[in-house]
Amino acid sequence: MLKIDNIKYRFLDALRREGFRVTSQRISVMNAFMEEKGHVNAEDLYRKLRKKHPRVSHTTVYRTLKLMNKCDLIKEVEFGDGTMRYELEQEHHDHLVCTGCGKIIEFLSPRIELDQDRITGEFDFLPHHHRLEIFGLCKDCREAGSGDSS
Amino acid sequence: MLKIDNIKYRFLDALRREGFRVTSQRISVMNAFMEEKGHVNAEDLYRKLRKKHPRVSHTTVYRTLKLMNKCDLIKEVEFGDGTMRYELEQEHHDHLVCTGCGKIIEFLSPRIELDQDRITGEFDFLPHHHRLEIFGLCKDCREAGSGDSS
DNA sequence: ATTTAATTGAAAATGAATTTCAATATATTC
DNA sequence: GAATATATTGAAATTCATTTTCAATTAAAT
Repeated sequence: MLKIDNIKYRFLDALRREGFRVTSQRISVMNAFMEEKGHVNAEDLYRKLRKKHPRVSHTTVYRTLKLMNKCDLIKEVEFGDGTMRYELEQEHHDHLVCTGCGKIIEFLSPRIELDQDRITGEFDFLPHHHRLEIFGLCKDCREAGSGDSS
Repeated sequence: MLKIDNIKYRFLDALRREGFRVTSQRISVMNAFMEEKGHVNAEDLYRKLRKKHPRVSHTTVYRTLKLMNKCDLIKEVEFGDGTMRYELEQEHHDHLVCTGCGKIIEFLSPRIELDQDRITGEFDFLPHHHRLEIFGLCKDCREAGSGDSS
């Protein structure tokens, strides 16, 4: 709960600091987002949110996620399914994406991070950020025999 | 030229083998694609193609790129600009993406590839494919003083 | 309480990509 | 080489995620 309250505080604070208004819709979207495991997209979040708060519109969910992103609370990620997903802005990590069940596993490899520095140096390239996604089948999906039917 | 002719041969061959028809439009799209450096999207390719071959439609460019992809001649990649880009199917590599000028540099790090195997093993995850993109500024853009104006 | 300016929701607009369908063109058969 | 069957095409319509528009609403400053 401490973490959630911290996020909530940071959001309210950022809103006020930047001259944005604190509205019930923004609070609702933020709360709904915090109840998710992460990697949600706007449409899914809207569908869940509307059950409890039917007065928050589609548009506002999109707008609030963008705003939370601008406030550096959440980060945009996309795994090639054509939707923008959002996850908590936290320490950097990469993803294993299960193409069977959609499960996302976060990982971090210091060795890979270091080697990226070596490579960008080699090309005289100044890195800003990166993304690494490994697509495949998680243990559960393999055991369930769910192959990728391409 | 050998490489291009080889691709052309492989495409025609794949078409016939699968019962698809060899049409002038498909040839035009393929030739136009081969004239690009790679990492083109359908819309850009269509715009360039229509100058020489105004009879090839928008729709057909999209369809032919999908078809070439199905024939394992080209690969779909996307760098987060909302469009699907295509590159020659060749040995696996990752990308440096310059956010200044859009330049794409291909690289391969055996060390990173190996470490990915270690990681997927750790999570009991069966990898199918992966993508690694490092975004930043290339040498030219840094020298031109083109910062990222976010 | 009044004012003013940001925010909202509904609907329209956008942009990339796909689908529909009648017209056309390619292979195949005779 | 013509006739036939059917794959392909182009134009327009459709989809889907997302953004924009704009009048009505509401938060915050006065």
